[in-house]
Amino acid sequence: MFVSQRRNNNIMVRAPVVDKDGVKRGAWSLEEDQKLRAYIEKYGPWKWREVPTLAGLMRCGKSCRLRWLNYLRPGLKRGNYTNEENELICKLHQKYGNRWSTIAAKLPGRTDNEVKNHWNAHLRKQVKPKTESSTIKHEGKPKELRLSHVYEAKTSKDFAEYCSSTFGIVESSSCFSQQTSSSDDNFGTEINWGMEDYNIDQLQICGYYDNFWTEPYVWDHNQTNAFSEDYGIRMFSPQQQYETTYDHNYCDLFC
DNA sequence: AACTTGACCAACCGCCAACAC
DNA sequence: TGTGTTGGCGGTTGGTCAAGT
Repeated sequence: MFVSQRRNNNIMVRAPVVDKDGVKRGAWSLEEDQKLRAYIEKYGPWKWREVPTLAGLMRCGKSCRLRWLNYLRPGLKRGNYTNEENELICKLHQKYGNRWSTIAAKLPGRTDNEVKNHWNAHLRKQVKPKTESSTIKHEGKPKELRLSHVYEAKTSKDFAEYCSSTFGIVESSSCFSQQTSSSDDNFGTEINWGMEDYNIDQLQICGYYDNFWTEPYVWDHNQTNAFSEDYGIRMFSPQQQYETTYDHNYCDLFC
């Protein structure tokens, strides 16, 4: 499914330079790596601000930290992602968006930077963005709504599949499928979804539902809003009719 | 052979939350 | 409570290589 190999082991980095403050930037030399590694192994990865001075490096602390975390730290894998890793990254990206540190935490030996680079270089182009389906039609409410999806599902499975094909939520969307079995009956009613751009950086999804479920969502103190942490999607009860916040990291699922 | 273009990835930049004082 | 510092994070940049022209 995925083709992902390091083309070579050549170093492609910025040329070392020393800025006006005497701080070195750019590619790390072998000697610098050895100094940093020796220091960390002896004293541990703490007080990054002091590390350059104590380790005898002309680097800023931030640069040392980055070098250690992304390159020198023991246990790191380099390149050659397995199909399992690729599929896991895609799956996690669907779930978490560009939260690379969260994704990398579930991939032993991989750093957030490496996962991010790998996604941008290899995987992003392999995951086709979903487009709006022909079932979209405009709705009267909420009035700000630009688009609204109207769909009648018989079961949660139907609904999950609909969401997968329409919104690109492939993982059968725990937002919907984790409901209690008894709540499946609710899917006989109409579910409306809308999408709206509030500004360039923020996409919002609007949803309302005339027989709103109670689990597994966390209700607010008025029991009018329900929150799904998995997707950063907040859904509102029919009394409030619409409005939901949306993690902007998921924009690329929808745009 | 020379040049251009795109892919790749290490490293940097800027923002922000947590923490210390 | 306000301010400064630090570490963490995600986005972006810049340099090199390989392939194409």
